[in-house]
Amino acid sequence: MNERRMKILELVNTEQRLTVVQLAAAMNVSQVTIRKDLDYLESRGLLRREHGAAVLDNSDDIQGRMAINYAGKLEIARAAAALVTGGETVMIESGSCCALLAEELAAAQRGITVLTNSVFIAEHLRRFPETRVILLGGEYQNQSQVLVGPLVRQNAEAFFVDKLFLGTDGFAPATGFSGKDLLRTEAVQAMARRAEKTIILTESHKFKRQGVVAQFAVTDVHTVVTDSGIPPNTSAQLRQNGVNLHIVETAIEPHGAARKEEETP
Amino acid sequence: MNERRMKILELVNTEQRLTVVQLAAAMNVSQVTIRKDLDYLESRGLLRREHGAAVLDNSDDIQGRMAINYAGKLEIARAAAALVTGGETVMIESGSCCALLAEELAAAQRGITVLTNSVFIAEHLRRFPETRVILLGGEYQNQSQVLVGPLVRQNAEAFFVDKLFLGTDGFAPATGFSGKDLLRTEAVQAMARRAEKTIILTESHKFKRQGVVAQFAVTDVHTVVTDSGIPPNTSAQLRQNGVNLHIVETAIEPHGAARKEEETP
DNA sequence: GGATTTAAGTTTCATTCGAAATTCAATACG
DNA sequence: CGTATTGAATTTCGAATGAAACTTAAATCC
Repeated sequence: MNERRMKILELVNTEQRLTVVQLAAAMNVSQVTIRKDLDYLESRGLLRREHGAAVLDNSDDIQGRMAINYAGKLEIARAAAALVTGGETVMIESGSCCALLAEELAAAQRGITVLTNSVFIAEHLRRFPETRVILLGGEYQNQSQVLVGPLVRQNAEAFFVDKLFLGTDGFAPATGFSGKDLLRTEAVQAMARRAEKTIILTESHKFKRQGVVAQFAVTDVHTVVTDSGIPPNTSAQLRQNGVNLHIVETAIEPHGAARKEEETP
Repeated sequence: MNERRMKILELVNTEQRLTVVQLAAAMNVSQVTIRKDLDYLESRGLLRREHGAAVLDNSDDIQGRMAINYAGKLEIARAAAALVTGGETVMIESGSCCALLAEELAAAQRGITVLTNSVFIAEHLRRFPETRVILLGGEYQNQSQVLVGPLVRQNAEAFFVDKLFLGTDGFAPATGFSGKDLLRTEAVQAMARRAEKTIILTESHKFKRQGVVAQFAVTDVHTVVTDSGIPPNTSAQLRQNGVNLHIVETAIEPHGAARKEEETP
């Protein structure tokens, strides 16, 4: 994934739809080159193609979310991947940053085993046969492609790992991290009980949101990986509570105004 | 899915690759019509498109297998679907007939709940939000998209249902039904212990094969749904052992000679 | 230092493509 | 009974496409 392709992705995400001619002009390359870029991006599920144009994959699931601020998410995922040693077994919950983390780990071929309740991640890692995946069973949540319910907890109890990676939907100084969906939140809490360290991967704008379900108190979290948009008082609070904070510098910080609201599915 | 589309599918499966021009000539319709048919079939994952042509999806997974003798499999799946009552909870294991059965049940919107260890089926049913899916967790088998191992057994024990639907890889009069893969076979046996009736869906040519793992004795099987190609002595044997035999008449029986070997993934 | 390979991008062209307007037949409606 | 209405298929046409041959630049090798 090169520079230009990232830029195309960002452009398509702001404009919803761009023709091959428009993109070729904007990037100063031939239409053939743009077409090849679009073919690649489509094969990765990051956008859809129409005859003569690229269209934002506007679906409400992880696949669609992954395309939004892809570059930023990738930075976060890479920073998190550096925390994992070869041969390790990790738990990963759903969320677009987490999906990219899983992909990074699998692509690096370091003999990782992934425990997850995300069907999306399991399918996403299918093209990396070297990486073992164990799916924690449960009731299938159609839209988020995540498994929830008592089975997840029961399955998680068969394991104990060092690290759980997860996303979040919001944060408030008083209450800590929060989620949007009760069942998903319960599932990830059950997973956290079977992991030594709870590691949150999230874009910084989530620190300005709040979900409706209490997820984790600050003191329950071992590490947070986010981008430089995190409010200074929040980062101070996290550090004071002993949270390891990894802040990645994102090249282009997305300017949330005109863009579609983004939330972890 | 109309007549012509079925026929196109069969043709592409025997020829590997056919151009839009060839298909239009063969079907006596315009190229535009063929293109629309191909768009539809591609959207269902039953073939791939190239510029100006349709190509057999030659992958070794369920998606690829489903295209082979689609019409025959659909007949079997529909006959099996008739055995299920509204609101029922059923177990379904993997296999291409079973995937079609799951789809039939979900499309009929009868408030079915599906328990399965097949990630493919779970994803396949995603577009039917009305159908509940519970995935039995376990280790993810990359190619077959099935979950196996001790977790599957443990998860299955949380349930008890009336019917388990599954495929098979072979049959021999002396030993009964057989599978190709030990782990998958163990998983389906564990599921069978939690179901009142074991129902096998299989194309008849499997009765002329044999797998390497003992799967089920004839007396363990409650019902078999297959097509009219089943050898007469086999059907007699099954009936003598109290197996309910449903035989569907397939319009065109595939002539296995020049075709790619087909096996349940 | 020069030759060779590799990768990324471009130009060109015959072919295929999607969109829209049109035909035709079956079904529904008042 | 006549008239909408719908759905499937067709015709037409300018635009988009993939394939192949070509250019350029960087990396590799002897």
